[in-house]
Amino acid sequence: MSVSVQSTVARKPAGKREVTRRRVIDAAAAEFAEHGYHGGSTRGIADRLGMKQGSLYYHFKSKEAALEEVCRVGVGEFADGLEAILHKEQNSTERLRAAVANHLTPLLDKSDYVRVFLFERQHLPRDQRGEVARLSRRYEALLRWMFEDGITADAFPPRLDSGHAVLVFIGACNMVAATYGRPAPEQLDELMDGVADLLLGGLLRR
Amino acid sequence: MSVSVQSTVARKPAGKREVTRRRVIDAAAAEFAEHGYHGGSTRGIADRLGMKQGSLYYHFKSKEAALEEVCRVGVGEFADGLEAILHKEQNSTERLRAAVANHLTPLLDKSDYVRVFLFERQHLPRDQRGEVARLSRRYEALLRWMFEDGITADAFPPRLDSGHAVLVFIGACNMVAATYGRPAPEQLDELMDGVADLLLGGLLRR
DNA sequence: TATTCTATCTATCAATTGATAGAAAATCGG
DNA sequence: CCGATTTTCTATCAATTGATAGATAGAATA
Repeated sequence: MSVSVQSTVARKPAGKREVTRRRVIDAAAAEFAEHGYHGGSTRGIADRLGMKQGSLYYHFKSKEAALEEVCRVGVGEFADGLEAILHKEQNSTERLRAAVANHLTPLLDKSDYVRVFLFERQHLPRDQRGEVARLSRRYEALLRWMFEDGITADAFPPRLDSGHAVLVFIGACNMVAATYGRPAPEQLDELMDGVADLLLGGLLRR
Repeated sequence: MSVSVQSTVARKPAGKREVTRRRVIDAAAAEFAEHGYHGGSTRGIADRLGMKQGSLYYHFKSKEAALEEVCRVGVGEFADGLEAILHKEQNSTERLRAAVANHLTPLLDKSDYVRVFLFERQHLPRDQRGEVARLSRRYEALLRWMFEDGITADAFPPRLDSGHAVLVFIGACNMVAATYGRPAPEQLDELMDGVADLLLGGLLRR
């Protein structure tokens, strides 16, 4: 996290507006990740910034708008990364390994955002869920396509149900997110390999 | 749900105290499942019962106590059922199938309880999380034992990491819970088979 | 019937919440 | 240094919240 902030500052010393806004959203992500959306308060967010509660409303227009933005960043990681992988990598096995890595990597420096997206997005009002829902549907569609292509390519069995596969894939990855808050990098590598191996090979001895 | 209430009433016409208390906790489970713990209100619970908000406190001493009880019921299903399975069934494959069924079946008639346990237990204060945490640790320990015994029995590969297996198992099952609120029985059967097949056989063609 | 117990209601409380408006301060361009 | 713009602070608001206390009605008991 410190790295990305540092580089942003260094790259554009005058983007002060955007930098502060990012700090505010970071704090909102941390607050919501710790206490949930309804459990977290705007005063809690302000405290994390050494700011006064009322000042926040210069940066976002409502608590809900802040949640929306945190969720959007949280889900944004997934779809774009996966699309790139599907274009670059052609081997089904390697694709899946890369997809697991793509899903788990944000835990390193965007843990709060991802967790808020996973657990708090349901509290977005219908009419504000649009963009977030669109992004997560696209992610699921890309995953489904990956599995179906794997069947076509004869890497996965013809009777594989891609819907179930998507479910198990996302569930397994998210359980890692829920269990390990902000894993150490080596631990994360081991987790990625372990989960990918398990998904690919299954439990039964071959 | 109407069935279980009916039978309870018929079986014990005089257990009025317990029946009402169950109705109250049911309403709390529904409220928390829909809005989350912090998002739900005691007035919301009372409305579901056609009761006045203040009257609830005759049945539980605080909102937190209600959450604790909902979570305890929600997790209670899992461990006991799994222990019975491990005693009865000896074949590792059948054990796993039964374990998946055991995890998913409560979704049919205890959906609210299970979902509250899954998503809201984190909002229990440390000092009240005791019993709930104990039950879920026991469940995880039983699962781990199941996988390790499968390795010993030569059904699962020796290099299988039981910790990862527990993670993937729970994650996959919970994703079903999160995705399908209260599935139709046939749909649930298909989901149980699909998830179990996938966990056992993995993605790769054999 | 008189009395005790059970369950609910009424009314109210202090605390916290998200949000707004206007003053004040800080920053920046010239 | 000045004026303008950007950012933060102060003070306040109405609404909602969980919780409590005492009144009340009905059921059980004696």
